[in-house]
Amino acid sequence: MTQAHISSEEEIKERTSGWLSRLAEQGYRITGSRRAVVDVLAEAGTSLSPAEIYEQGRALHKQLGLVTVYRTLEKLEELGLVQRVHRPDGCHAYIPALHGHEHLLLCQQCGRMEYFRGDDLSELSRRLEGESGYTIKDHWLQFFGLCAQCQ
Amino acid sequence: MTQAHISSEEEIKERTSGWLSRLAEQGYRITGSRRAVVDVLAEAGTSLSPAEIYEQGRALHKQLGLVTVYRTLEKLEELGLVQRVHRPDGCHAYIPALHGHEHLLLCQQCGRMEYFRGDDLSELSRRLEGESGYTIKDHWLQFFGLCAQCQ
DNA sequence: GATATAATTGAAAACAGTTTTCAATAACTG
DNA sequence: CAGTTATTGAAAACTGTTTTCAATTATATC
Repeated sequence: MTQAHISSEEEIKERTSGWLSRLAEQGYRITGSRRAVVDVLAEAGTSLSPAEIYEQGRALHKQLGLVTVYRTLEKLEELGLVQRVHRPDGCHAYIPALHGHEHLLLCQQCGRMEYFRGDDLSELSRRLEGESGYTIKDHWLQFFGLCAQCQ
Repeated sequence: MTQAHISSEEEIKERTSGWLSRLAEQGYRITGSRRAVVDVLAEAGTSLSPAEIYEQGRALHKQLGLVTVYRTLEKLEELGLVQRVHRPDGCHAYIPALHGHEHLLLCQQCGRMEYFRGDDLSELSRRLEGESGYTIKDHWLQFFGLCAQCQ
């Protein structure tokens, strides 16, 4: 079933604290700077570049440095909590990671994003493996367009 | 119908001369440097970064400069002859442009690429539009894996 | 063919985004 | 609460890309 999806407040809270616990579990310290990066990205409704995260993060923790944004993103990405988004016009933005078999719908104007499920590419994937000789490990399915506000 | 596809020698020749004619048609001059970039990329079996194109292009035209590689790619991209490839690990490589409704299958090891047709995402696209309120303009479907040689 | 002219070139400089270095700071442990 | 050690931000270094500019060269015209 197709299912577009916007995060609720509770889900965001859970995501934020979940990310912080995962960092702590790994032995990383929870600092004001990391908390700021986590807060900004966990509640983002759009994909954000490091510079945008830096800017928004400074509202929460004014001495935040851009370097720390990069370093925190690196750790969150390693833990699979965050991932980079690729778009036709560039691929320097981050979003909370997709879970399981989710895919992306992105607004080309404002960067707003939504997740959805409901495709089934397994048959196509199997056919392709047969014809090409490749072993397929992964796939991307992304839709681009204009969100309701931007139309 | 799914249809994976490797370019034959003739197709490559046609592609090369096609690209050069398109450049000429647009009033661009056909120079040794442009010819080198076109030759390298038109016959590439893998996606290539500007630096790789530069390196291979110098074998054909030894005074080729990296700057000209960028400038030529820009023009080829404007004309829709070439496009950038996005991959999980980065998006700084170029390939001959997909035509119509083609999609990509990329080897994560060596960068080898193949095109295929045969998906039908129009129904999914329509459902998503209804649920999300987006107007969908475009989509990406890409598969990643290991080619026969790299397995 | 030779010539004029305007696009194109490559090298160097400038630029933007990202990463490294390093001394100062602050989070966790006991 | 004090000690240890990860983490921080600023500055410097780096990488990939773009701009500047004088010299070169493809094309149109004779």
